[in-house]
Amino acid sequence: MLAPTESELNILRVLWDAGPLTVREVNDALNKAIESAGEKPIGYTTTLKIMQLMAEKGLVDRDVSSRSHVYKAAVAQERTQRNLLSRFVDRAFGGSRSELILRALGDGEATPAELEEIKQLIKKLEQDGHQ
Amino acid sequence: MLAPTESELNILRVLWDAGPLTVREVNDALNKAIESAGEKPIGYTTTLKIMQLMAEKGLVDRDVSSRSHVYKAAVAQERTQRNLLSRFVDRAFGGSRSELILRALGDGEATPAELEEIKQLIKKLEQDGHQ
DNA sequence: AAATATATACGAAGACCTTCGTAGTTGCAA
DNA sequence: TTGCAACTACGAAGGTCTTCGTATATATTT
Repeated sequence: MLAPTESELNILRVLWDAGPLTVREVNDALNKAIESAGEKPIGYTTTLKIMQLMAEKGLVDRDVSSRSHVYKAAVAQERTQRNLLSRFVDRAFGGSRSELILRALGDGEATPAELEEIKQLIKKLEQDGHQ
Repeated sequence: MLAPTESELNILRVLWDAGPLTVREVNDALNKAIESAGEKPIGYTTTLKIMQLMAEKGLVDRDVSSRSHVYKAAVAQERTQRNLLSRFVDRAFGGSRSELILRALGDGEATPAELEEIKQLIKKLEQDGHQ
């Protein structure tokens, strides 16, 4: 499976959140986030080009029946995140998942609720493992 | 702080593991891992070039007193991993650390010992937070 | 119908990264 | 001291990614 690039991922996030959209809508969504941060907006044809490439790569599906083509994500968010995570763990943590988790937790930015959530998940994993 | 690229990270890992080394030693270390996987080894001048660029960027320090320059990591492993992690969470998980952790745990690849380690860390974090 | 707005398609420039050839230098051995 | 081996320095090629200008086609408005 082909890993989405940075810009592709930004577009996928929009499509995952907001369902099938035209290029115009995606571009507006991207720029809404960007302009509120005071940065330079992305040109329309830039977004168009990237989405065309994404269609070629199979990252999005394209409905061409109306003049404004409608795109939707062709890869699942969870599967994509798994893939990216796996690559990243190899890249930055020598393949050690638990090192990454420890580092992520150790940053001290997790809220009590998040910690609780993680504890529950661990409990569940342990129960499954003991069967 | 400048984020190391893929190759730079590979070199940093060697330097973090094995302390100050010459280009030759780093290149050998990289190729030992690579060749056992049956892939094409990295040319010596490739490694040299990248390490020279890393010196310019401040990612490594260079001791030029002997003919074979000796390089050592100028950035700490933990700090670098924190940085990379932070970028990655933004990139792939929209900034949500706990989502990343849940996804990493949910893969079912964590061993019981790792789960235990994480539980201990959470306990410690909760105690610190309650003070 | 003519002018204007909005689409898509495409090519190419510019940035960054990796890779390697080659030139020039220094140490060592025959 | 002459030649070989190993090192640094440097330039440039090739790849990928992002960005945008421009050409062209299709609606929409006046």
